[in-house]
Amino acid sequence: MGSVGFWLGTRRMRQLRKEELHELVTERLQRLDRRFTGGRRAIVELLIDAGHPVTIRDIGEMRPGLARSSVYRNLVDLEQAGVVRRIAVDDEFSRYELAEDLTEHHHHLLCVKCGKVIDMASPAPLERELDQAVREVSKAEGFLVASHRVDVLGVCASCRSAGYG
Amino acid sequence: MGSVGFWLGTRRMRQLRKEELHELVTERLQRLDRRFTGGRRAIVELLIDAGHPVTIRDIGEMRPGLARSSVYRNLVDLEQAGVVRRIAVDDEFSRYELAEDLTEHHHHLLCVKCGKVIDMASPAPLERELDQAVREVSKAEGFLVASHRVDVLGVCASCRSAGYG
DNA sequence: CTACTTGCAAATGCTTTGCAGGAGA
DNA sequence: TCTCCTGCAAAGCATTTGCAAGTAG
Repeated sequence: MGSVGFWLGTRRMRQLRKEELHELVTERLQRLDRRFTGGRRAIVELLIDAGHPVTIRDIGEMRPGLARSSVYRNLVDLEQAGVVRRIAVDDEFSRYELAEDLTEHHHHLLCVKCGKVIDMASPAPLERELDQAVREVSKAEGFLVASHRVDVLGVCASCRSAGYG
Repeated sequence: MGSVGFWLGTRRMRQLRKEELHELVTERLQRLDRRFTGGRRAIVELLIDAGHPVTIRDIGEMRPGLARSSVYRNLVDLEQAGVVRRIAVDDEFSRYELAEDLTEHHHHLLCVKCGKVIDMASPAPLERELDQAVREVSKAEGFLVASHRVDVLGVCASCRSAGYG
């Protein structure tokens, strides 16, 4: 709801009803001879509900029924199927979120104190600049560009009020 | 050397002679009651010479004399002293580079096939957009912005000629 | 029925730590 | 000489894998 082009916090789901999403996920998994089982469904639902990147630990706590090893294996499969995306935050554990084409292109605010990750939309002017810059690079370097990401590092509101920064 | 604002590959050192750099590093370590020992010197020199982010493995191979554990410990100290910076690349190991205030503000091209990281300067218009966007965010969220980073994901020239995408 | 899945436990591999001897100032 | 540093080996810990039983289609 940023006034000038940004919106923050829980990301809105692209106009996909849950049934459509499930159909889509099922299809993507089937391409790899994988099934949309209960465990995988639980993970996808959790990611939808969370609306922001979550850690394996988060998943374990919110879905105690699932074995850790299955969560790991499922995330690998879901990532290969293009359903989820793994993101790296410095010195933290891996975090996962739904793939961008199931939600919307966005970037992240990273709290360097507590590790929280907040979603953030990207203003069109910024994206235009990025695309142009990226185009130049691909030409100059022979680098085939697939995507980009922007992370803003800082201290989140709750850590600030807790005495930091 | 990019023709339109980007330059690629080995980053140029800010106008700091090696002596100055050593002085600076020594001073920053001293603030933490740490010494600029041979092992730490070796790591810093290696990072200067590399001119791009390196992994712990790289360091181990290029400086076989240093014990792994010392490399880890030294990198922690050097990072705390603000001499090096740790960067996260998806599913890869940690990589380290010299802190930006010892070099120049820049971003990264990440090869998703081989994990290579290529330094890339950022055009002024892009930085302006980023700064503006970032300013909005900080206001809207109560998020205290410290810095930002941009990663471009894709396939590097050598992986492309090796048969990928 | 035939593959894919799961849970459990063991293994893997990067990273961290304890400790005793070595080195910087 | 008082700390900090280093190497070695052992410990930690997130992640991966082997295997036998469960389950989707």
